Amino acid sequence: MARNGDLRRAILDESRRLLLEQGYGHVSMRKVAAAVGCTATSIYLHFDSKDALIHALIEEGMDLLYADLEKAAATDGPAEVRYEALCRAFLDFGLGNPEYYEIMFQLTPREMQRYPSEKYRRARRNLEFFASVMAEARAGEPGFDPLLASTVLWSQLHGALSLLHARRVD
Amino acid sequence: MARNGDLRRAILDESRRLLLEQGYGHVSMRKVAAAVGCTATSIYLHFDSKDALIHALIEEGMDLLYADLEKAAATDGPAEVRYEALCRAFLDFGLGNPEYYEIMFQLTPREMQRYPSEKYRRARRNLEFFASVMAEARAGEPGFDPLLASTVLWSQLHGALSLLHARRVD
DNA sequence: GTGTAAACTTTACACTGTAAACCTGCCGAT
DNA sequence: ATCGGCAGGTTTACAGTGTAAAGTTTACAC
Repeated sequence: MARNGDLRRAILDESRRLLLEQGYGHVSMRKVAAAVGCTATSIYLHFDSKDALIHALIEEGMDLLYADLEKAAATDGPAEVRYEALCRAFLDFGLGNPEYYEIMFQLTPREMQRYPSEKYRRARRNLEFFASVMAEARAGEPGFDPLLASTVLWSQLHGALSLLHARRVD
Repeated sequence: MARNGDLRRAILDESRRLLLEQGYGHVSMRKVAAAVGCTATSIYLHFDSKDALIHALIEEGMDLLYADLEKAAATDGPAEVRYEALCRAFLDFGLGNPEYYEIMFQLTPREMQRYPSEKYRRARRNLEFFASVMAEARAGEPGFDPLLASTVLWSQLHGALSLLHARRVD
């Protein structure tokens, strides 16, 4: 079918639409293909596997999250305030985009090949951004390790989001 | 096939074995049936659906966790020590039984019908146990809400486990 | 014009959960 | 003794999944 332009782009857009509207479980090669006007196997010309397709969506999500975090930290004011805004932004992202959040942080390697390490850059950028703002907010504390601290904080925030999503807590 | 005794029990045992050895994604009705010596559809005589089967496994997991927590808290010593042992036991359970942990706390209602609320008793028992030990350890702090505090703690622990399982952190 | 490479389709395989219909042996009532 | 019904099982079938393999079309280079 003549996809005047980028079929790859169209596949990505449709996959994202399906993901956001119906959730990860409803993103199927055949559904995406039907909506985009090609056959399921054509998708394999542009993505190695379904996992690779999802990985691409994950990267989009990471960028989206990064944009949110940047905006939140851009408000001026004392570092503590910006730091709190950052946390709030992360939580808001998770609550507002549960489907994105799920594929970004929740899918285990058992359900999907491990998010390839060379693509971690985009994911780590978010963590490092956290760390940089924390470092500013809590500078001077002796023996303070920003990357460690932000990992701990991240765990905390993620834990809350994860339990909320899984409806294990209210 | 003459299952001299409880086919239901055999199905559960085999499902658990498959879960623990191969992970959630490999628990299929046909595999369970084959290993147990019946047909896939026979399972439906004992469980309403695959979800119901998994729910039963979740309950087993909750009981297992509860036993671990109880044992950890049974060591005598100051409340703070027992409280720490409790956290460690929870983490150990999560790290040692990732597959159990996954179905117990990670499966979202999108992948599986919501864990039915009448079965929450077993899950909540674990949380309440946490709360009771915490209450002891931090009695006297003004305005201290054990259930809230243990929920927060639980989020923290769960966050770390979840990120470890998903290999998003090291 | 011929060769070649890319994009796409057709077909097929081995799975998945589960609904519907059927069979079979047992138990209690007539 | 025979019938009814029922619990526990099987067979068959349907609609869906990811994806491998082979065939087809299109476009561009020499």
